[in-house]
Amino acid sequence: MTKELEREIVLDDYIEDMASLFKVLGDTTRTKILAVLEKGELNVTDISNYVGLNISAISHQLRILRQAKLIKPRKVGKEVRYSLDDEHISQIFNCALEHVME
Amino acid sequence: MTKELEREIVLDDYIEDMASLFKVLGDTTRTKILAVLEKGELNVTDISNYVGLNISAISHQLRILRQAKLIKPRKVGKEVRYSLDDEHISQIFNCALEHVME
DNA sequence: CTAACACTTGAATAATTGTTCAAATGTTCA
DNA sequence: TGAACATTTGAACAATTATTCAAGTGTTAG
Repeated sequence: MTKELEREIVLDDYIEDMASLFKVLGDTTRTKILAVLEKGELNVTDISNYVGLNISAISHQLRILRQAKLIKPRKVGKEVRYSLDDEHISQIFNCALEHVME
Repeated sequence: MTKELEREIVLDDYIEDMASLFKVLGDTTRTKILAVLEKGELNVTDISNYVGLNISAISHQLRILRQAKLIKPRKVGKEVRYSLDDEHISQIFNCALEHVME
């Protein structure tokens, strides 16, 4: 079986999952969160300040990113610190950057 | 200026555009269209048959993909044939595949 | 214990979005 | 010219979604 045909079949099987992933990435608040977490681990209040949106809104979006396994939480005292949970995110961002920068 | 800092600044400037791109990719119908166009140029009726959605719905989605400069049309008689307009799409799909396949 | 802090949750609202249907445009060919 | 085909367009509808607000949980320190 050729590599192209193999990928084609795989692609068909995972199209729904891929669309779900892109859907999660397709929101300004969530991409901002991911971009700021690329620099390192941060707690919810700091993320809120960086992104410029109230803590509740951020927390809602963090849940979506958690469910998509794009970030992971770590409890430290009364804080919850988040960090990226996937090494592919930076890679996907790079591909997307190349497209939008033309 | 370090390469990391440079990318960081660029990333900040293009976050909204990146989110827009991901938003376009974040729909099953549109990812299916792109996946089938990866195999080669197709007219609207054929795309409609592959994706399994009526021609009107497909045409609406093709407009969105056109506006995002992800596909390009070519008139041939009374048909309009579409093909991918961006070499990065396959690359982005590969990154996303790696993530969803775990 | 209780006050203060950090975060999460649920309901409510407004806005956006994908699909369908019907009608319109444009092209070919008899 | 007119019928047949290919595609686009606009309005309408239901469904999804991001944000806000208010109330809740849990943890720390006085």
